[in-house]
Amino acid sequence: MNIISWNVNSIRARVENFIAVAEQYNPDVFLLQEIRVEDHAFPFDAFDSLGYNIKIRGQKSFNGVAIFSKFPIEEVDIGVVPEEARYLQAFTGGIFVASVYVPNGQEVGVPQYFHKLDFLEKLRQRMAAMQNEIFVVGGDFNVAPYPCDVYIENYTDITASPPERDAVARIRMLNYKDVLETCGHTWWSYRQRGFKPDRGFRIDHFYLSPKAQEQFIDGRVLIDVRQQQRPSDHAPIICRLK
DNA sequence: ATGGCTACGGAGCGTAGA
Repeated sequence: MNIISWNVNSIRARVENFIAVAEQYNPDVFLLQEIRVEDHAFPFDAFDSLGYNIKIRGQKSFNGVAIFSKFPIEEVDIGVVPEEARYLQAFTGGIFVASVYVPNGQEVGVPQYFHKLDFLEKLRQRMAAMQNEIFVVGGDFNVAPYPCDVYIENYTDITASPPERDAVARIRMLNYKDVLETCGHTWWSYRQRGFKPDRGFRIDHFYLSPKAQEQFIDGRVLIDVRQQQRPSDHAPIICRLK
């Protein structure tokens, strides 16, 4: 079972990029974030030839999450904060998966920042309720948990502030494992005059419940995808399970 | 450099991203 999580930054702008990744890596499951489209305008037809079942939770302009799976997608749940399209959970291929897009929070101290912390706490509660299942949570957490996850020395601003890091530490304390620790950055700003591998953040994560950890083989960042034509600012991350 | 770039909505340029 191979799972890719990817913040595509608009699925309509990334159709060609997505198909290229699907054909190269052929994962069983995709967890997508920032599809940035309402359900009625999702380009389902573009993906017909890839053979995925697709469930989406869209929203106008911003946010939006999706699950693609070669297995039936059951028990779909938009949980956590249902008024925003930032969470989609389902049972597929014998395991539970969730695609998560945590709010970015804009800057430390503003209302959006406290909303982000509140979202992370609600997410933690959901993950606590699910912790005895085989559960793989993948997504854009918009938090860089450790100093090595940010290219700027001693950076503790948005994504790396102590309350944000504490919020993901509480998720780890449930015995979920952040399986791509030390695997390198996953996001690089567009505003860098081109992609620079050393100027990124590791903000896209896979968290595995204890039973999912028993099936874990390996994972990595698909860094080459960040060098596509017209790329997303995030690279996909891949997780292989037995 | 309080910016740098990209996408959306909607037809300007404001907003969001992190």
